[in-house]
Amino acid sequence: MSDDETLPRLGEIGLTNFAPYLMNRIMGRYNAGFRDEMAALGLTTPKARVLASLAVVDGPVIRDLAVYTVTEQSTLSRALDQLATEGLVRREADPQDSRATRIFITDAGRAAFDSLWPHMVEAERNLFRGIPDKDRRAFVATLQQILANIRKHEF
Amino acid sequence: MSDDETLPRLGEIGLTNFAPYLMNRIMGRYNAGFRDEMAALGLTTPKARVLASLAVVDGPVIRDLAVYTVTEQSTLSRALDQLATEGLVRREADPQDSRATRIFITDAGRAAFDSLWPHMVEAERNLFRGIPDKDRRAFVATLQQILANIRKHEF
DNA sequence: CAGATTTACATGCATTTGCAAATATCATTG
DNA sequence: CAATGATATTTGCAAATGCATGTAAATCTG
Repeated sequence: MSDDETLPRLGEIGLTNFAPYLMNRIMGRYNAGFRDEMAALGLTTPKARVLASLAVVDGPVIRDLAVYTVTEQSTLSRALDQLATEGLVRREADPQDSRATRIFITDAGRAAFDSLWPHMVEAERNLFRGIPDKDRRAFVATLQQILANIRKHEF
Repeated sequence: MSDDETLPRLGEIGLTNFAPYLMNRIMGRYNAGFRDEMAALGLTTPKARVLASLAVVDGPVIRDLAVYTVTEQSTLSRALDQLATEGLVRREADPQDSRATRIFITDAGRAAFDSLWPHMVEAERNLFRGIPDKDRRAFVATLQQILANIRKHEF
């Protein structure tokens, strides 16, 4: 932010060459579609994200789950209330640290995720329709680098 | 979704290879940082997005602006109320269609955007820190293809 | 060209969100 | 080892969000 005179102007770049804009636009639509499909399954976005995350790492501490699910702690806390009430996840006190709570997916929760996952795969395929596999892999590799650049947590 | 037996399982892919997850995670953090900086300038995310969009296309109809800014119509309507009150944008009735309202940025609005833009550029540079220019360009090209795949509007 | 549809935008209202504070537990330090 | 500070989670509350609806103007249709 020192040499302002070399800053490109937005008008020159154009919104459609500004990566964050494109990504917001893409994810805005992706998430909107996702949300509608989830609603049909009785899930909200945060709840669906919890199930998806638990399908990969079961039993995380809530704070970590908040990172995985890209959800505010307070929002997550309430989503977990609902999921627990519905019997899709289970809260369990951490034996090492009694401040912490670990979240486990239940069989019902896993079943719910199984009905949700095909929608996610389908939506992802739609994103990359017509894009060569090679390009897709390069794209994901760059995404991983970007995430590494900005992540503040250790995973 | 016909040949379900070929569906990869999320556990196998891993969340960190699932592009939508990575993009949500990246934009979640990007937007959070952006939001904090904007708050310091007295702007919310939707308001900042309006100013950024108007810096590129001035005088759009509100419905189009909603697409550009990736914002719900009702949310946008209220953001415009605030921006207009603050004198950063101006609503103007469309002469052709008196249902429509066109939005124009004011000098004060342009000044506000000018103080905001360096933050956006800086944040974008942070994303791509250490990533070769060639890769960055390929990445943006793929983003554009993805957007083309999912966009329902004509721009 | 009257009546029925569609489109543009604003707004009422219920829900969701997120910040900040509260609570409880752990860690550190003098 | 008491005291201070950090960490994990929940919750109160005000603000933001989004759906559904309202109003007004344009478009379509028979």
